[in-house]
Amino acid sequence: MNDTPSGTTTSAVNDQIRVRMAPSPTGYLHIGGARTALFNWLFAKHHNGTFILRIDDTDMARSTDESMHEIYEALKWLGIDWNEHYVQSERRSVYDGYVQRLLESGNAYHCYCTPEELEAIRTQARADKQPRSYDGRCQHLTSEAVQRFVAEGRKPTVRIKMPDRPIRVDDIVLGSRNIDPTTLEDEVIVRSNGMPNYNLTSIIDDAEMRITHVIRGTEHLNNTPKQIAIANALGLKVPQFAHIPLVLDSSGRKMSKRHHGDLVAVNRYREQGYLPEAMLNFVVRLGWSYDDKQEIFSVDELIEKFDLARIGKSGSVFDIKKLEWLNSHYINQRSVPARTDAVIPFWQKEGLLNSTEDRNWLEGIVAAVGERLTTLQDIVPQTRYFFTDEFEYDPKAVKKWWGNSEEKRQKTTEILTHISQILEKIPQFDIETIEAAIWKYTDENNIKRVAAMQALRIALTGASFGPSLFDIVVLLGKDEVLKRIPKAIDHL
RNA sequence: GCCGCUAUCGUCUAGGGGUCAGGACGGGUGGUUCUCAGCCACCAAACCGGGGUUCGAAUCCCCGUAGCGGUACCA
Repeated sequence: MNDTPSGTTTSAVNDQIRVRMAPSPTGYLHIGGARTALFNWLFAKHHNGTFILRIDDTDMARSTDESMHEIYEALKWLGIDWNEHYVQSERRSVYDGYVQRLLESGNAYHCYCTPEELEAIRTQARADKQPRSYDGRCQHLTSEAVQRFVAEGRKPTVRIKMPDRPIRVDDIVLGSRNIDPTTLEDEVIVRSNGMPNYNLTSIIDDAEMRITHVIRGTEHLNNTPKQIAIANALGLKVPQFAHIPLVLDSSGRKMSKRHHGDLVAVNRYREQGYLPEAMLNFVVRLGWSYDDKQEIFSVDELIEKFDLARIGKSGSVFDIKKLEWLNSHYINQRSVPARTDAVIPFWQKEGLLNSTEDRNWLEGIVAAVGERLTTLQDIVPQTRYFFTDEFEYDPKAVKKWWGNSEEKRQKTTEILTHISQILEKIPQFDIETIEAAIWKYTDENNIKRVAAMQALRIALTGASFGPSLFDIVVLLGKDEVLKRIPKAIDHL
């Protein structure tokens, strides 16, 4: 930790920092991917470097164009932009050249084993408690054997020959260590269909693209010595590595598409009304911290303060409660007009808006709702009654505030009737006038303010909670209010 | 099985040989109020275990234990 390589601090070669985010387009962008992208992007921005988006789509069977575009879209939504862009499947010829060199130098060889044979080897190795399964047997194939395999129609894979000497892995986050090469097996670097594999293309591209720092999840830790071995065999420059701890679920397991479905999809959070700045702020604090004082960081502050040296070593649990807190913080930080803009699509999606609504009225609703939104989507249940009088009267609220006895219901009817009359005759339908009139009524008649207000609230909104009732009354308008009160009384 | 990584409140974390082990989220209590939310105040809540080193260890070392990751012709 103390001899952390340079690059985490400001130095003269800053403008040469080059990092990349290398997703495989096999699904949506997930939380962990977003964080990897963010860390790389922040690191680049902090050092005035270059952030590269590289699509690692060598697994043609699983990669899709659709996924690729979803990833672009999600990154853009987060505000993460890239300076350069590459797609590995378009770079086949580059890799082919390197494979040739590896084959010619004897650092790689063809393997004719079938999947079934490999499976058997694996099972046996495990039973024998061996550290690795494949034993390099195809290195020593006789030419007759090769001819026989070829005649059988077997298509070989290419395997990298692992070195004999320990491989040193330096990691900015985790520190340095030496890996015993006898625990490493001769990895397949080219599939039998001719398509190169991740461990090969990744390290080649890192070198070709002059990547200085590879910032990625610790699930790649075990790949690192393999990639270094390949780079060494090719004489390629090896970037510095920074393996960041995993994002875990509440039971401590790695968050993955496989096990968590769209719970890990960035897009899901977008659809549910989370703000990109909240997502960014949330995700950056999963593994990174600045000090013991600050939780809220603007993007500019993040760029200024981000430092690989302050990334922790242990995994972090994804806590939706904290995301919610950040989200409401950022929602509340937006002005009412901005919040209104953000919330309109959610009203539209619910079919609550028919485009005849007055902008000022909508902003009035948003202002009345105030700081009650955790997500933008919350606007729907919280404001539905403004757009329609077809809502349920919450049974629990009714029982508590309208009364559970004939006598109490009678009293409620009376109060609502009085209020209706007061509102009908009110000289000015504004908050101050209405408030004064209603307080006058309750206080003079010895009626509890809360009782009158809650009775009215349920009559107008169906619920026992919500924004200030006077705001609601004014926003609803006199006609609507005078319509809803009798309707509520009928229901009593 | 094998290889590797990690270990401070429930969660995110600060700290790092001598601190009342700090903050934040969440939780709880009280106050404000027409409700809810908010806001304010307060409360509970942690150094995985065992050995060393040391006057002193949560902090350094060793050993355990546990958890996690990887173990593919995925990335």
